[in-house]
Amino acid sequence: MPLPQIATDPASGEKTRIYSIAELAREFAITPRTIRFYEDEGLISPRREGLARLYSPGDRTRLGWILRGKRLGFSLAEIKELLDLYRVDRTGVQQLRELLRRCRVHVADLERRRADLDQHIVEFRDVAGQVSSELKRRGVDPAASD
Amino acid sequence: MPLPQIATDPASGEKTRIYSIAELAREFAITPRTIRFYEDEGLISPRREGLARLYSPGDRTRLGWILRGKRLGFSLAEIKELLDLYRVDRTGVQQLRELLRRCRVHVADLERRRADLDQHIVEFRDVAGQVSSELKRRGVDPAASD
DNA sequence: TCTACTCTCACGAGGCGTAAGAGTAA
DNA sequence: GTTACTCTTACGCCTCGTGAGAGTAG
Repeated sequence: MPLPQIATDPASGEKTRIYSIAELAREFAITPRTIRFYEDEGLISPRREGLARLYSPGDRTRLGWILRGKRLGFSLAEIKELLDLYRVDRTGVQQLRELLRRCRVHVADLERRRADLDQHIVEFRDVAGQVSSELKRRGVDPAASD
Repeated sequence: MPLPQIATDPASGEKTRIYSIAELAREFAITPRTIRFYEDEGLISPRREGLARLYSPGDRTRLGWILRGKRLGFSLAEIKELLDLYRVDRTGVQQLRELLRRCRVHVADLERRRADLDQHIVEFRDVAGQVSSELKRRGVDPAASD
């Protein structure tokens, strides 16, 4: 074990689970290189102990969030912007309004995507349905996995 | 008008709406270069008249489909594969089974994406809701567009 | 020494942008 | 002859990574 998996937070003094880069890479099925790349791009910034990166549960969640964003087709730059929405300054009314505006824009975008996606699903279910009927018509069981 | 917008199909003899590359580019808000690029990649293959590309309504639909695939985050190679599912050989039982299998795999993938997307939407609606409440608490109308 | 990490180049594929240079139809 | 298209060829750029090689901490 190159790293202890439990560490004491220097700030709060509480015990916290920590993760090594290799551990997160395994869990999310990506390479450590990729995680470092995201760090270079400013998407995640783990604590350091010397050179070693120490990831908190929050970092782990954040990484999962990044990967989900990727699956949804967002660029790393977009993902960075979206993540920043969570920790932008919320003290002033102007900031709050701007944040609200950006959230609404994003939600509208997501809903458009969902409409696209639903349409897409309908079409492929339809193809599958047609093929399935055709197989039945020919006396073949479409449920057969092979 | 550089191209007639109605032409007679040499095969069926029926009149068909045809589109120039610039026309489609405008409609879909992309560049002609992009459309040619898709052609190079084998995603679309318009009729030719000499060198000029003539797009049929079917080509237009296909292009829209490609762009929707892109919005959903599929690579051009994936989109090509998916488009091919529509016109793959359906004569043999083996082909039908393979087609059905691929459709099911794809639909499962799409449903996973939709779960991701729904989760994403919930989160951003939540942020928007919190910000909205905070604005109300401060006596500001969150519905205000500015 | 071995392992697991670190770093910095550098290269590669995907997806176009863009400019060059030339042709054509109204 | 100018405008508004069209075409091909080809280099370039940004994104998102993947190696390679070399150094370092335990």
